[in-house]
Amino acid sequence: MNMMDETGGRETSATRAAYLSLREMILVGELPAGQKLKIEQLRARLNMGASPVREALSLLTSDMLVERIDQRGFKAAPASLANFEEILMLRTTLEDMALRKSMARATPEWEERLVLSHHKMKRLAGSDTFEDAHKSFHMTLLSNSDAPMLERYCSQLYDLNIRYRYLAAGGEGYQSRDIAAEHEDIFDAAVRGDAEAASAALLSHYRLTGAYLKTQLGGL
Amino acid sequence: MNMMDETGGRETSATRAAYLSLREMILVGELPAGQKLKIEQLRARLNMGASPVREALSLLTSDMLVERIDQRGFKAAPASLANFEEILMLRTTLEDMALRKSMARATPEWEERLVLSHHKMKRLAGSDTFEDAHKSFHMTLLSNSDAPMLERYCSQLYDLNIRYRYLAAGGEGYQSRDIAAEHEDIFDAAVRGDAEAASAALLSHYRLTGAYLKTQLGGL
DNA sequence: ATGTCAATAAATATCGATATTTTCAAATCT
DNA sequence: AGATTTGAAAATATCGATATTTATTGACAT
Repeated sequence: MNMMDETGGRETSATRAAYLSLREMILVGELPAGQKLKIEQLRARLNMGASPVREALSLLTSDMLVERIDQRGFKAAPASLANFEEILMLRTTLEDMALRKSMARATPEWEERLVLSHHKMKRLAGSDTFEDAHKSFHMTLLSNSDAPMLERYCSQLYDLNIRYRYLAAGGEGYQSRDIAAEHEDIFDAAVRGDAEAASAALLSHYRLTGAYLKTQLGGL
Repeated sequence: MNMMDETGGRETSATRAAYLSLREMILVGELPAGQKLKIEQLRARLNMGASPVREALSLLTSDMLVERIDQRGFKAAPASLANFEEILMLRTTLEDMALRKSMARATPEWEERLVLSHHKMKRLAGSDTFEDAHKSFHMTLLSNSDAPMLERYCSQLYDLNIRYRYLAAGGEGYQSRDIAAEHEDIFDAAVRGDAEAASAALLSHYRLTGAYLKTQLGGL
């Protein structure tokens, strides 16, 4: 039996599809923090066998979005104020490091990618794909660091933080500050090659967002 | 059919057994860096089905000891001088942070665990379980940081570094310096509560080891 | 000889069917 | 009544069998 999926399009692998779906569901809170993740349920929901689901959950363990308890299945990683604060702390430390490394090795090619991703982010403000563009901008800032593990950590921590944004306000309501101006500051300093200013702007951006989110996270 | 294993002992789960075996095999170089990891081979070698092997490999992806290429299987993470240097950089940064946090919250209970793990490590010098005791000592130093993700990163990075020790000299030959004295310095400063001294001693320990290893890693 | 393409072989990915373990609740004993 | 044991019921973990995909080999045309 060949798997001429819905739209006739050829997907990659079932495991990858499951990984992406489950990741998204956890990030936006569709699968709430701390909830037990039952294979049978997910299997039915995603319309595939148990093997790809198990494997996807194992992979999500890497990202600290899922916890695995031997012999007792999986659950969505719990959320807590302490966890949020630890993420913020690690993020500021590691992104600062990565940004400085990135800038120290600045090339025209990197600057061009930065200009492009900044432009796309501005253009997509308000759109439902803004989230992706926003992450892309931040990761592009770090992408020239020549330290792949460091970048991986930053990407992981970025994702973990997304979840708290949704927890705080269902994904909305964080446009209250002038985020665009903050991004502009980071971007300008980065292109200008002023590492101190870029770092200060980036950290300030994260700390302001962090402080705001903390006020919204009463239920933790 | 019940699985009355060899010694009649009841293990935990096949997945966990596979995870531990494969992890060890990669760390000591029995499965060389960069090598393709074929399910069928490993399945036969570990005497179990394909599912636990696949799941264990997925979990090892978390630890950055295995790479997964969609639709194309798994391979042991490649080793390189650049990777070694990145590990060293991240390790010094993160362990420094964790050690300071740990010490800032020092309690008698933590000090006691530290004394104990230091004692055990000294006692096991030369033994084949020294490696475990050594890791245990270093992790105990950090274990009071109240930052679980940070500790997890440190533990991961520690393991990744082990592999380079084996690559450098088959696991031997790194006793040439007076390692015991270096550990003693770290330990004394930590118990004394002198964070600056402890941090300096710890970083020096890692940098000396790192510099030594680098001389031995010609083949990368 | 050399590069392309088809046929074959090998390996991965996935499913469906069980065996094992854990969980939960009712029944039993003190 | 309260604690403990026992037995379904549910869920996880694992196996063995296929389907799918990727890698390899050898024929064929240039």
